[in-house]
Amino acid sequence: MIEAAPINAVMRTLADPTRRAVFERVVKSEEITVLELTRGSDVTQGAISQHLKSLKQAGLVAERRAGRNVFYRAEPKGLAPLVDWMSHYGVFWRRRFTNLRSLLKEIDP
Amino acid sequence: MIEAAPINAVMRTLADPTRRAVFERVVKSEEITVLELTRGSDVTQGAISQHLKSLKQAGLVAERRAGRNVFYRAEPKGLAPLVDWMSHYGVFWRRRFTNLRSLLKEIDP
DNA sequence: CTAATGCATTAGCAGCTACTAATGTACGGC
DNA sequence: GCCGTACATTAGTAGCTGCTAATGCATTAG
Repeated sequence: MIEAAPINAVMRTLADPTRRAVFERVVKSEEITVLELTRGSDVTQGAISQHLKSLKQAGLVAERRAGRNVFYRAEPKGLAPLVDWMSHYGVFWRRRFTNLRSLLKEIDP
Repeated sequence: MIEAAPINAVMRTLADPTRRAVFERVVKSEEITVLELTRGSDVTQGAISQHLKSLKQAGLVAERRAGRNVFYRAEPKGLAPLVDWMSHYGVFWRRRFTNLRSLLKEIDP
């Protein structure tokens, strides 16, 4: 049985469209500040900070403080629970190979 | 840009733990009725039907009516939006290969 | 036929959630 | 020192959501 807690957090965090959009922008940028994220979004800076807090608690982003600025970056391991879940319940993927992770280990050992 | 509608539906549908548990049971069973799903769950049969409706609308399950019984099965293509999304925003995956789908086509052309 | 089963649907509601606006906090420029 | 900036946090709220209980609707059993 797969551990429920991380996949719960990741799924729940990425379910909200605007929060997922924040995550996508963090991913596409190597590092990005809250101000930059706020510009180009239709919600308040406070809302952005709240979403970043959720993303951080879910292990999807990490922060680096530099003076007044806080730079956010994507946490590579954050989506691992999602990959694990898909390797178990991915149906149509599971029929092609039993475990997606083992395949990736072959590619990148 | 990735199409937002399907990934929104899939993410939102799988975000709820009990609904995701229903989906997982459907996946593990080749076909399963609502009554079987209700047994082994801590919610009402009505709630199960509501979750199945959501899953169906998200393209994650399909139904087959047989008399009074309705058998549900997993829809293989249902998780495709999730795979597409991960191939775009999967960070750590994207660094290993630009597109997960193209890799899979090589494995299963 | 009537009764029972399997499932879908509805109304109503408690609980959550994403938002704004305001405030707090800490740092940098002057 | 002071003010402005960057971000976090809070209180309050409107809207959504997942649940139960009840009911509706077919279908089968008797």
